[in-house]
Amino acid sequence: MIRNKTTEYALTILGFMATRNEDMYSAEYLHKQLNIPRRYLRRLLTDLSKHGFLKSTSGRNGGFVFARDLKEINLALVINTLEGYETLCTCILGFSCCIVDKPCIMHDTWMEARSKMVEILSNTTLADLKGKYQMDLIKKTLDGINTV
Amino acid sequence: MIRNKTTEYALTILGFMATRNEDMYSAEYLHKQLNIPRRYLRRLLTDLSKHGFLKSTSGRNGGFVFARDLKEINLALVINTLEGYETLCTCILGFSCCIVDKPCIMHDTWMEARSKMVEILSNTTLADLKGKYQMDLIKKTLDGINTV
DNA sequence: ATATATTACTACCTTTTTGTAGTATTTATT
DNA sequence: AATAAATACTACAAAAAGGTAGTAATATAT
Repeated sequence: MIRNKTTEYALTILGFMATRNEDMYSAEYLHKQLNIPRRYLRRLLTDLSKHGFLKSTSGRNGGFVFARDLKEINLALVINTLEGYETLCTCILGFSCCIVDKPCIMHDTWMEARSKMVEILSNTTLADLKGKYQMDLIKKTLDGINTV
Repeated sequence: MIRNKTTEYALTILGFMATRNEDMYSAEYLHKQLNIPRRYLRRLLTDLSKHGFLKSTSGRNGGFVFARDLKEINLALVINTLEGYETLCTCILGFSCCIVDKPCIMHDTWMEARSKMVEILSNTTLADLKGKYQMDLIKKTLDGINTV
């Protein structure tokens, strides 16, 4: 479950983009904002485009925008796409043979924790993040008004 | 959270040992039972001894036994010991600056899933696994009696 | 004593992941 | 047309993780 830095990067990028309101995000801009290594970030952005999360436009003033509605991208999907389907549903003891029919001793216990996690990740879309972020902004602004 | 195969191996080994009743477990025996690469397994067993989970005896008839009571070893401890303390409590977006005071947009949501997981892992000791395993055995035996 | 079965140590090799470099391509601006 | 600011592609380099090999040390059995 999020074994890779790459997946973390992807969530960072998509989360960031989802919560701002730019028309277009260039790799250079994202690099400066997020501190992800320039070249690696570019490759990852291309990957995210190939996977259908983003849409790229080349040339001057080019960059990346979302290819789909934010509501359609949930966090579990991002993780699954980048790490392969299994990462979110592996046996905690690492037994490849641990399945419902033939569970390992940890199966039920671990399943409970895992399900909770997967549920939350599947139910959180980028649109939700955007909503949350904007609420936070409003709250901060109101606090500012009250205290000043 | 369980980023490494090594951690998986460790849980497999300790879980296996906890649920059987041998006096002593040699690396060779564990290798045959668990299919973990021979040489790597040995190194890991030595590591687990250094970390105070196991106690080793050299020489003929040597091997490994638990160094502490099974009740004192919970799964979160194993994971923390092998992967470093942070693995179980990292920000899902990978922000090192994401803390309670300055949470990322996913902080609360992710915290909820993570806490559930950590709770379960911390509350499950090797002794619990042993108990579960023996219950399973008894159940299977009874089933056998009933069906035969 | 010697042989055997075990762990311990150290160094190395392989694979995967992360990160970099160079060059080509695309497109808006001037 | 030239320039500049972008992405795309391919290959390579570095670091981390996973795995192997050789040899030394230890203790039991014969």
